[in-house]
Amino acid sequence: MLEKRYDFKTREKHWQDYWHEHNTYKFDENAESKFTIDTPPPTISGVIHLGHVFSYTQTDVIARHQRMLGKSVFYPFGYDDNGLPTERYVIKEQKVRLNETNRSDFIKLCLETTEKMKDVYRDVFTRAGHSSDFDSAYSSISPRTQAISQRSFIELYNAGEIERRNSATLWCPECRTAIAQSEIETVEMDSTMNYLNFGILDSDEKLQIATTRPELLCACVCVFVHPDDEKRAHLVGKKAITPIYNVEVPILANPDVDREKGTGAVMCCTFGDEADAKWQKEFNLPVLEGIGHNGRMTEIAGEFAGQKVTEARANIIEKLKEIGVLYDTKPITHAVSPHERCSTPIEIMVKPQWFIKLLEHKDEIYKAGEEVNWYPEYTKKRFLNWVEGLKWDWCISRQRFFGIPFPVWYCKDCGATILADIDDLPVDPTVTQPKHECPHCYGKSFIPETDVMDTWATSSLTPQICADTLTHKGLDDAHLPMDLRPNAHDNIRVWDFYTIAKSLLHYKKLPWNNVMVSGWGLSATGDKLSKSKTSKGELTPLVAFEKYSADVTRYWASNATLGKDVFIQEEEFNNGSKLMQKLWNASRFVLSFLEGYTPKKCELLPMDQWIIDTYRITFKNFKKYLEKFEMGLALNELEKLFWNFCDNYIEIAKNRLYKPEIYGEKAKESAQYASSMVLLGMLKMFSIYMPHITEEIYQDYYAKIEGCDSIHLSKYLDLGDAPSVVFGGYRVCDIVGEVRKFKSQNNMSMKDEIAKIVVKDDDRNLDFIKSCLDDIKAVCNIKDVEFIKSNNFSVDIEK
RNA sequence: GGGAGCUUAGCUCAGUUGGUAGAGCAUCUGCCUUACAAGCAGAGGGUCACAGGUUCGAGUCCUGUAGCUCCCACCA
Repeated sequence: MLEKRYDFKTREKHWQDYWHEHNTYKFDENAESKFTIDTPPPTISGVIHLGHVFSYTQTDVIARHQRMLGKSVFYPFGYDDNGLPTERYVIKEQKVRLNETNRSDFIKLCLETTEKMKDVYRDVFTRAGHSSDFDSAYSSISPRTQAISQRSFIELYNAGEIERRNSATLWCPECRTAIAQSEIETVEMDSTMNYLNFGILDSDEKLQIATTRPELLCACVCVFVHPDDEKRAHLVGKKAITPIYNVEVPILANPDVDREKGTGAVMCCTFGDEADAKWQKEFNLPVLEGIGHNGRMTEIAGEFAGQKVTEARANIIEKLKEIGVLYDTKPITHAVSPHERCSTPIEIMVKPQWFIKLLEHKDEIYKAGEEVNWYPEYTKKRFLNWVEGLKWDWCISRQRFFGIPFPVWYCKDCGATILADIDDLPVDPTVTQPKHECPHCYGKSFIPETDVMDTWATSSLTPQICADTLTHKGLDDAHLPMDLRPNAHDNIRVWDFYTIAKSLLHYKKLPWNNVMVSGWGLSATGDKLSKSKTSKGELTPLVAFEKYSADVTRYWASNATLGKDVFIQEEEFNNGSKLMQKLWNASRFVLSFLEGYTPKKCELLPMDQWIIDTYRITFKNFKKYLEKFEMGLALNELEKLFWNFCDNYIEIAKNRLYKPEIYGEKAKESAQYASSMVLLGMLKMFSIYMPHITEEIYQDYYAKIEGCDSIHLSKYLDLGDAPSVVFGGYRVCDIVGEVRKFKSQNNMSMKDEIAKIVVKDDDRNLDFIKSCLDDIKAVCNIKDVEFIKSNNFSVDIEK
């Protein structure tokens, strides 16, 4: 017998422990039917907020759904504790100054910090009732992961897909490292367009140049004009003289120049932007480093040396004004590209970096993106759009400490690149030396590569890292393609993109067949939830679990439309609380009539057949939506059935359940069968959203009946096809509705008696209605019912 | 400038192949009815952003316009 009230505060914990002890969610590799999920390892360097719970719950619902379909679900878990996000977190939290610590101490501190964070994350997801395998969770910095990642590097290097180049790279002056295209954002910023006069060698003419980056004058290597620019044609081949620095630079013709922009003449600096980098290569221009790796002006900036870029810009504008070179300046807004981690505008720098060749594989990646099933479908275009706009190869080297090292040394004598042996992985080249002498010059001294790899170089291997927890084969294509990659929309162009790229480079296979894209949980004001701090009044996961329960939190999370952001509004949680309470009460009521009863098929009364028919339809729609990962729409379908079950069916059936002496034992049995089966079926469907309360109810009665340890090890209830009496049943509900309306409008109590109703309808419906006469009379407390044949349905009521 | 999404009741949002507009919250009315008064039964409330088009019929398909959001490009 279920208690009067369901105490989620103790029962949720109870069932979480129960599932853990019973290995309820254990994956069986030898199962006939499997479903594999490439779970996103959360970046654990920061606060875990409801946004995490939002999207991870959606994945858990899918995992549970697949289990209820009878599949064994591979639902691994991992922690992304590797790389720059962790470094930044540790520096901030532990107040570390990088120049006051050494590499190994710092790495140790990073490891210690992330170890604590793992427990926090695991606790929240466990308490959210997630069914992933936390016990064999991987870490993206663990030796095992390092070995897989390094092996990927070596294999792609040997395949000619990776090379080290000394070329222009996106550079973050704040983090002092190279970064990749996917790590930059675009932000509108206020700036000024500055119009300067350049001198012309051996001439009094002036050449007008517009620039937003006057601080780069010191790195100006040439001036371009358009080849068809008649006004300036005579200048091509001459020398321009830069203001302040008085350096002679060539004036060249370049068809890339847009004559409508600025003054129509461009100064090319190395490097102000990507166009400069392109032109430097095309015209084989010298490279002048005006900005250092630390984001400060270099010696060639003369009096501005040592200043930060923004300072130098302001100062040089003043100076240009002073000397009369700046003849105009206009405020503008333009897009700049800041680094997503620190919001510092990126620069372009030249330094040897490691690149994975992506540009030459653009077509393959595009095709793969087309082959993957994206849910919702429009997210495919977002992926393809990103691939189309790809402009840089993937720079995977980072000038940082806490990351996976490159398994690489350079021969001191001949400079040859020496790779570690695969059997020795993982290696840290700063700690160990190559086993053999240099194969080229037989040198015995080596310089280690001190850069570490981009975190995405590792995260893009999650299908392999996950599979390895089962196969222990390391980098391998076992389980490829997996069934599902779930992630939020911000990761389409990052994690999804890199994973597809790597999978193609290694195996020419898709990493997974389906991608499910969730939205974000946003604060009530519509802001992105911060990972660095919890803002005032923000509902945190633990508070939500305490106040509303995990099941209600899950209900909120899964009641969303795929791919769409939602605001975190506590009112939405109230709806979940009400549903949970209703589910409890309805179950308590139904189960109270099932003591000593074992469900067995029997001849069903029409309204009992009706509720089973509506169940069948709902179940079908429910599965159809979940096939497309639309768990929110599936939930809506289920809720409609549930409320119909409560408002109409139970009200009708209760009389027969209470009073077999009036309506007969058979009428009771029929109601027992239908109510027990439909409730069971609904509990199973609800179980993927609200695993705790459904387990509690299931264990009270159904576990014994089905001989099953947990509702989560059972399968959905299939009550067959061919619904027959759906319409008639709803017509009976209409009649009941009319009577309720009548009582309501006449200020009557629902139990008050009605003397007589007259039902008009066609023959077919009247036949069905007549067959439910006892139910109708009982639920409405009507003494007499009269039937009149008519083409139009109506109900007349007499007090 | 390119791509995508959104615009439906006061609020938050559903509306699968085109067929008389839906839910929750809020508002109003009634009801202690043997699961549930943080409940139940009802009611009111929408020219489905706008303008065209296809169709017997369009919230749903097509074209265009406007506003909001996201991604990308634009840094001369």
